[in-house]
Amino acid sequence: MTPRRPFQRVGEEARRAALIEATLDLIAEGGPQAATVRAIALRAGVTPGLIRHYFATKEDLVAAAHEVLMTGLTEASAARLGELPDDPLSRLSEFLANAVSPPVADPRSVALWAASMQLVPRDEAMRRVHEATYLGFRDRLEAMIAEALATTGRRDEDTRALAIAGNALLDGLWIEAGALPDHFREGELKSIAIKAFSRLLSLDLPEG
Amino acid sequence: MTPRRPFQRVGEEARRAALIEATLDLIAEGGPQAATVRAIALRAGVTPGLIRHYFATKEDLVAAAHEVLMTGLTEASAARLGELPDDPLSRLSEFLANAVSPPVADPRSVALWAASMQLVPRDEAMRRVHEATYLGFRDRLEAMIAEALATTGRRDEDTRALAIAGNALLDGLWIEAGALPDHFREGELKSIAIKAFSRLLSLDLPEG
DNA sequence: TCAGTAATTATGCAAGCGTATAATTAGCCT
DNA sequence: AGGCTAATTATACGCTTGCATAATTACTGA
Repeated sequence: MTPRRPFQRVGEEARRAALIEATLDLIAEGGPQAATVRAIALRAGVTPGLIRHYFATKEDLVAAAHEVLMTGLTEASAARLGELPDDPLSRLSEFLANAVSPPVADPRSVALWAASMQLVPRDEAMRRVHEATYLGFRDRLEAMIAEALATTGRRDEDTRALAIAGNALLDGLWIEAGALPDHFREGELKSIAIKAFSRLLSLDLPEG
Repeated sequence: MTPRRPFQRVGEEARRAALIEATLDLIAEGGPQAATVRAIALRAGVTPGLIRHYFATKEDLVAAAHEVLMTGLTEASAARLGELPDDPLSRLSEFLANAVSPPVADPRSVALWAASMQLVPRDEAMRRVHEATYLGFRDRLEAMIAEALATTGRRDEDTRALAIAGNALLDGLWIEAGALPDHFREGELKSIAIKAFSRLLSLDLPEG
């Protein structure tokens, strides 16, 4: 008679969070196929059966994890908005630097993003989250671009097109930073992003 | 005694190609988890055991499929290179338009790419293919950029940085074209790409 | 034409998967 | 203090997976 494993009762909220965190960790490290119920339970310090108690199905757990991830990412890039300088040019410049540097741009985030991208075409809920976060980020960028242009009195530019292009530029740099981190010198992507935006907007953005 | 399934011997080359094509189809439709050996064999019109005859492991098959996909993508954007005008500006312009339009930019390709991106950080063979194709594309772009700049005698620019930024821009547009195809008007991305490059390079690229 | 051989099918296995369900126990309420 | 209940563990089932191996058969070439 081996004794039954002792356990602690933790609040529902904390348990769900722990399970979600374990799920994200595993997906980031080993891809979706690494996030088995047994592995998740092990990582979260519980037994597999408990997952069923909080999530009707594993799919539910993964969906919940995806939502936490995405809102976390957008909040992370919004969080520092308050700390940015008031001057629109410096503000934009630091925003760009942020977007292509850790912790925003790191292999874990990119891996998680790639994993979720796969689900976007096939899962309606996922697509809505993707759409919302993509547009949210782009709109914020567009606003900053408009302010930056306004410093030199240019108010008639096609800021939508500039935001789409700028957003794409950041996305591409962000992905490569995560996928091939060793291909770029320290700070190289930061500098490239700022220089590219300077030319894209015909502005002289300051480099940190 | 049910009779054994009749079969035809097909050349090794054709079989491998069929298996790879089936693999890509399945991944594109249902993600990597849909590409089981049994499903692949079924789609390719053979029995599962045959896969082992051509690929030591399923991982090998997936890696081979990834390589076919990526070289196919770069070749698709290079294919029309021969038909492109000689004038470096028009040439670059049409190259850009190609990269963000079908068949290069379409949901299937983007879905496949996203699936493979997941494996890149964890699989040495995948990373090598990704690296090679990424650098191959970027180098081609860098060469075209250099030629375009040379038309106005500008030979001292940092073409490496411009190619990295330009490549990122194209990647980002390509991804969004595939992920959210309904968010952009017909030809909008094409126009955005050309305008953005014009400003990035301080050149006047012609729009088709 | 027919024997040899490599390509292909058929069968089976061990491991891991998600999930269902029953047994236990920690912590709260009175 | 001591029962109630929900949180947690334990066990087991049915499926699917990748892979190994044996049996067959279509083609080749002498």
